Amino acid sequence: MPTSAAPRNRFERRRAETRQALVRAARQILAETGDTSASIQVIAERADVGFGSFYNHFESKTELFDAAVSDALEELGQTFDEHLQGIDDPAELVAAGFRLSARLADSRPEMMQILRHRGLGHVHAGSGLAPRALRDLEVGIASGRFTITDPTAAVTVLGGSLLALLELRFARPDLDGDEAASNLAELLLRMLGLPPDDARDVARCPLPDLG
Amino acid sequence: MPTSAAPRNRFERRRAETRQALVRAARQILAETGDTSASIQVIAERADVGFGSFYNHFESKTELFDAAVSDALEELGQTFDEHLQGIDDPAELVAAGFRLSARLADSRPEMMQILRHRGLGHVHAGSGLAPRALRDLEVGIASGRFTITDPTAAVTVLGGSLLALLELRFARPDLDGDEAASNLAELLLRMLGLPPDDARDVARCPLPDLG
DNA sequence: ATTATCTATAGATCTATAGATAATGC
DNA sequence: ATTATCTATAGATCTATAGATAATGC
Repeated sequence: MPTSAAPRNRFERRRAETRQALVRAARQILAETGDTSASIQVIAERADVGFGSFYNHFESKTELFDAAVSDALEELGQTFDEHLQGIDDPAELVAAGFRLSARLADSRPEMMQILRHRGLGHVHAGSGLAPRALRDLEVGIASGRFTITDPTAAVTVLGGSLLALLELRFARPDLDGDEAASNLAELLLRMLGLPPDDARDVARCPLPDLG
Repeated sequence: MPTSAAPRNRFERRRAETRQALVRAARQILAETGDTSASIQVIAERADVGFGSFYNHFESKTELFDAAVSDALEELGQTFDEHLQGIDDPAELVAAGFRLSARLADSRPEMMQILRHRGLGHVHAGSGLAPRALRDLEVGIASGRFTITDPTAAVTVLGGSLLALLELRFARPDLDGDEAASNLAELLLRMLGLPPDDARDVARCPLPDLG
């Protein structure tokens, strides 16, 4: 659903806050355990909300957790937009996206753990990062920067690789995340058709401040 | 755990059968829904086994589902060995692995759905397909067929891409799986350093019979 | 005699709802 | 007056175990 209209009065605001508290609690649980077996009671307690309130907003746990995933992916998309605006070269965009993701795994682990656990089902989705990636790929193909012919296959590789990078980050936090992201980006840029030297440079060029 | 010794007598055989029935039921449930919320009672019924028997073999549902995942991945590894033996060129091995996986998604969906749902956690594991892929990559690097320097990054891309391919297969079964796998393999071989023409050919060469 | 399986069940936990309470709009 | 929140609870479901039954080994 598109961002609903801002709540007009205190009533609607209060209602929205309760809902948001439930979504936030669901996001935390999703990020921590990756599974959705927590009871509604536990979720409501975590949200500091009356147990029965749950049913004022959601019909089932599945509905809540789906909303929580959408919420996190929406936020991720906005974060990408904020940090990558102004980058025109699609090759730089791809590389910066991977490097940014690795850093977000540290700075915003809750958001990225949700992507890790639930992202696979959105690799080919019509919302979130997939359409962005597809657009960037098509721009790169049109300009000749990328020499591939099948953008769907490329989106599959990029999406799957992003998830696997997150898995590596979280499963082995001792490794250098920046370096892993750059190494990965270099490989992917070569795949997209950049000459090896270009791929190496673009994957390691200075990034705009990523907070 | 390594494959335990074959059961000696009827007692042990019977015990192993009960355990296997539970694992089989868990695999089915895992493949169907991807989640592990089914009750022990439902699992036991599905396995056609007395409810209390569960506790003769597993202490918790988690333990059972982990065993089910291991069981499926073990079987997948054996399937790979069977079908890819005799292929020496590491580039061919990579391509054949992806194409085989796409076909297995049709012919053995239960096994592959489990990989889809639970594979991410095994992309960098010390068992299953990851060590195989790493070995093939290192052979290819040593022989000069692959020009990459960081096999870990390559394993990340290959593993993630395989999962994303499965996701595509199961979410959009209308698409041509063989073609998708070949397109993906072609991209990945280019990434690994094969000249574009080679990559195209290797990704589409005849496969040994895949049953 | 030993061991696994099965049935029955106690106790805990969970879901969903009903009814009381509190907050706000008009 | 209206609407969301909260508390309390009925009924369902689930887990874990105890004790009876059945199958096998020696």
